[in-house]
Amino acid sequence: MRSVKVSVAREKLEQDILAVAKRLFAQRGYGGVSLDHIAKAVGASKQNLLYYFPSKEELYRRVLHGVLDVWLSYMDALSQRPDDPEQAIREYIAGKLRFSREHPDDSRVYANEVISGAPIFATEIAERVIPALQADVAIFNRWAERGLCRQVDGRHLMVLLWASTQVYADWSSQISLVLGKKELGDDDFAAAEALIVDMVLRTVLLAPQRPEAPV
Amino acid sequence: MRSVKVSVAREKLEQDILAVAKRLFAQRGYGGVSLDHIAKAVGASKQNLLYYFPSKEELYRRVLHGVLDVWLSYMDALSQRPDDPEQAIREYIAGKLRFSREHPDDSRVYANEVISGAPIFATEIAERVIPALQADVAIFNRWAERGLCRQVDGRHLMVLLWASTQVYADWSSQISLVLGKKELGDDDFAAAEALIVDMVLRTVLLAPQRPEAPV
DNA sequence: AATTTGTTTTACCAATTGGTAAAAACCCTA
DNA sequence: TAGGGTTTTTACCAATTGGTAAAACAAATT
Repeated sequence: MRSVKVSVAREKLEQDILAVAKRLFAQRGYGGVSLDHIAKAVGASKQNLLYYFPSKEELYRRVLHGVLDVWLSYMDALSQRPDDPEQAIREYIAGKLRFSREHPDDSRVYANEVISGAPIFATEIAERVIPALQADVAIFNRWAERGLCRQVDGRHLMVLLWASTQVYADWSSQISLVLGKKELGDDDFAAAEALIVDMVLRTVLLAPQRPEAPV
Repeated sequence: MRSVKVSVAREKLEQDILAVAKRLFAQRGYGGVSLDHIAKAVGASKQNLLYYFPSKEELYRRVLHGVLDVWLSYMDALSQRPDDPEQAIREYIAGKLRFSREHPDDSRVYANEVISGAPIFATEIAERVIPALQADVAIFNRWAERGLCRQVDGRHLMVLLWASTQVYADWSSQISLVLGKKELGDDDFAAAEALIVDMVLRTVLLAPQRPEAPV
């Protein structure tokens, strides 16, 4: 009872800090945010913040860690349908686009880190992302072996899948401009999903496909 | 003669500063770089730097401006071949990948700015990028009207083309990890190009295409 | 009520930030 | 070689940076 109640309050503030820090890091990058910014946005003092997190870098690391958890949780669609490439791909793309829609800041924090050459998170990426990804590539290869899909370079295909789905989070400001809207809506994500799914299935599935489905 | 020689020296240092600043902004974002960093990297004093550029933001703006020039210069491939969608698309993708290969820092600076919501460059993007892009979309529409290609959502297709080509600059650190290499080589860019071209042509061109070309 | 534990605040700190003002050095032409 | 413009250096500045130490406060246990 004791430690529970205390840690609930502590947990609350800790989570608040992490959430606010994530938002700010997403917007302005690691170097563009000061502890004071975060503290003020969260309604606490900088020193209080340093009570919960020993340093700025450690706070950033914690944010990144959470981001990676979310990111990976949207990446397991392929393995869920080991016998149905088409459905697996559909769900994978839908899931990744949902990630962009529901967690744009997570996507941006991750993108910022990667663009910077992953100075802080290279190890964790190598240990957690790369294996997950290689598992996905292996699934493609198995499908190809079993004659369920065409032989494709799974690695570059995965890169394309990331790129074309996460762009709807990371580049949303510019895509909005292109589409002439204030911000992206359900219809835009639906249109993106339709196009990406169509393209990938055309490329990956064996020949005789719905011959002239509208894009 | 007089003012020429002077301005040559001036031009030289000015260009050096811009080049170094671009590299650093690409790596660590606007907020992650100080004037002192840039000055030291360029071998001058901060005050000297401020003699050439009145403020940090102005320097950044100049860097961005140059980046946008380069970016746009790789974007006109579609209009060069108004009657041949296939060739136009091939050249567009090849050009954008060449941009990623030859100007990764430009790509990263641009990506950083867009991810941040383009706080400084929104106007310039709206005035220069969006029109260029809409011109490309219009080209797709015209092709479709003339029966030269299928009806596609040109806007989302362009987004996909940016995303899948620029990712090879912005995300090169992670893609290298995926491919198990120190850095990306010609073969990787060739493989990427083959996949993207194949996917897009399958989607965009009218039905009877090389039925089972290897990816 | 006293004490222990956990949390927040106050008071600092040295280093770095973007930027200014003016002096000094440099370079070309008269 | 003197003078005038251009470039660089020196000397500052107030504000902000990430971080420490300790005091004050609050909460729970004894």
